[in-house]
Amino acid sequence: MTSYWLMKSEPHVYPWDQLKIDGRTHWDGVRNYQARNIMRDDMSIGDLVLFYHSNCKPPHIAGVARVCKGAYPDFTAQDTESKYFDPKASPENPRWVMVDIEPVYDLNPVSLPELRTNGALEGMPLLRKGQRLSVQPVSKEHFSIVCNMGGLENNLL
DNA sequence: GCCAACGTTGGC
DNA sequence: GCCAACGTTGGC
Repeated sequence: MTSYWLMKSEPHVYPWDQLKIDGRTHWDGVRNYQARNIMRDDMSIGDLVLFYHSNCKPPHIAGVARVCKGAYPDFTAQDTESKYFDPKASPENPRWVMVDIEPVYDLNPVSLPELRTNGALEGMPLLRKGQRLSVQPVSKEHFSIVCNMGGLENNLL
């Protein structure tokens, strides 16, 4: 059973184009329990992800990715050189996890204002005021609508 | 750069 | 376990 998600990245940190260059990447640096729990408990290989560019003008959905490896310890938490280092993480208790994702489809960028003006997306967590969760669930219906807005045919999903 | 909305920390 | 202080996110 495929589930659908949205993951945020700041384009100056790790843009969609870099994911395409890399072919796949480990989603390190998540330091929020709610987001961690989603990755750890709810994400499965094959799940599809809207790749969202935050902190840019305008914020937008850039593409569709797929989970290609389930949750495993985020090693950057135990790397003292990493900006994601967490002194409370240890081999016995890694504390944080990551998943691997790979790019699947390019989308024509779908901006946040566009998303907001599409009534069919009412209730989408991303559009809630004050939300800042970097890994969020997306309903299959909303996922499909966003893909269509980005120029992707329904039957590709 | 501002600031609202969170999440985390730590004293009590 | 409460909650004030503080730090972060991220749209605007």
